Amino acid sequence: MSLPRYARGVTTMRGYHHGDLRRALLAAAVEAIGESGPAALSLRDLARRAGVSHAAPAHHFGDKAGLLTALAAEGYDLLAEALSRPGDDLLESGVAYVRFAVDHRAHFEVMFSPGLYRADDPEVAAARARAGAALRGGVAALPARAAAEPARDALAAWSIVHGFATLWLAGALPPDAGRDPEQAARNVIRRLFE
Amino acid sequence: MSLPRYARGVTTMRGYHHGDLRRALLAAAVEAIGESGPAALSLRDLARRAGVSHAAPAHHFGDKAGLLTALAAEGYDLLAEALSRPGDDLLESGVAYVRFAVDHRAHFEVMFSPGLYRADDPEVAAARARAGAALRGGVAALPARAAAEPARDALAAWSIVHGFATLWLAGALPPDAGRDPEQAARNVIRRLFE
DNA sequence: GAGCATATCTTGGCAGCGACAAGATTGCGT
DNA sequence: ACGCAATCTTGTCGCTGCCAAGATATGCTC
Repeated sequence: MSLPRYARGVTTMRGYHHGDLRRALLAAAVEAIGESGPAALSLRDLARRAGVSHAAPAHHFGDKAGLLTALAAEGYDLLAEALSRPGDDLLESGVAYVRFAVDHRAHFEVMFSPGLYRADDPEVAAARARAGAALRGGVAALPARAAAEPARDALAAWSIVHGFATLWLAGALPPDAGRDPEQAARNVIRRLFE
Repeated sequence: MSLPRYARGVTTMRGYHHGDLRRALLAAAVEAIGESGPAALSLRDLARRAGVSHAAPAHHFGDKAGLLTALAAEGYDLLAEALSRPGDDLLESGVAYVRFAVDHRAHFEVMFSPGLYRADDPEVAAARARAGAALRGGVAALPARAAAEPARDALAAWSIVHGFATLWLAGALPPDAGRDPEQAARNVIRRLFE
């Protein structure tokens, strides 16, 4: 009796009798969104990718919005981790934000499309709060001259990195923005310190 | 014989025998996206709203992506108009950008979701170029001290207003950002000039 | 270690959707 | 007045999300 297809190399968070279908479906969703965007996502396609029947996903996530809710929560946790790593340097925190958006495009697109999932879900709210704390942690170490209005400065910093990331992902930037998003982002963010 | 429902008060661009279904469908799309977001858009629902059969939209737009392509082109034209009005004041151009996003949420969401439509469509490209020119026109009038690197400054300005607008529309901003997007945006954009 | 409750997954079905094909209707130009 | 082309309708197919009901495996209890 061979292992089911979706159990290959999966680290089971909670060991279920067939592996961890929940995790396999989330991974398949990231893959599918990376190929065709969140709008084209299909639960039946995810089931096929995971090698299970078309109704299996419903048991883990309820419905499509439930799956995307779990993906958004996972995304906010990944973002919190990515933002807490560079520490107190606001420039590097901003670059980390853009890098997160590029490296985890699927998560990022879902996270900021609240019409696709249940943004008021408790797990999402908790993970979002963690990411928000990490974001504010980076902004807290602003140069003194800009500390006059910290809430305003935090919003400006968030806006500029979020806007750059969004425009980059949308392919809206002109070619002269370059090919390396990190370099271009660093260049843009520096504008806040001059 | 009464006029068909969708012909009420429609200024016909090209007078077809039943009014201007094309325009009626685009208006219905704006309405539907405003209610449920672009992902939930359904051509059959638009047809019902316009009072025509389910296959009528296909003749004007080919497919769903065709309709959203037309909507994106219309959006870029509206944006170009909105950006050319405030003239040379970069602050007011930025506020106009945010106001456009809030007032034309449906257009804005589609425009920057290139997976939903054909971003390389000639009409879209032309309208996008017009909007880009209007955007650069606003940035050209930057205060002298910031004119060292105009391409970088333009990208920074675009990023900050686009990011603020996106975060506002996503409902991602904390409550202390206030209720009036224009006022909050003005406050944030001013950060670029200090 | 046998039975049972439960979580997990499958099968089957329904309504709505996008897209296509083919036919009906209307308006316009000549 | 006639014919043509643009416009719209009807019908159909495969796909999707969701629901209901049944099958299967797991782990717990004794």
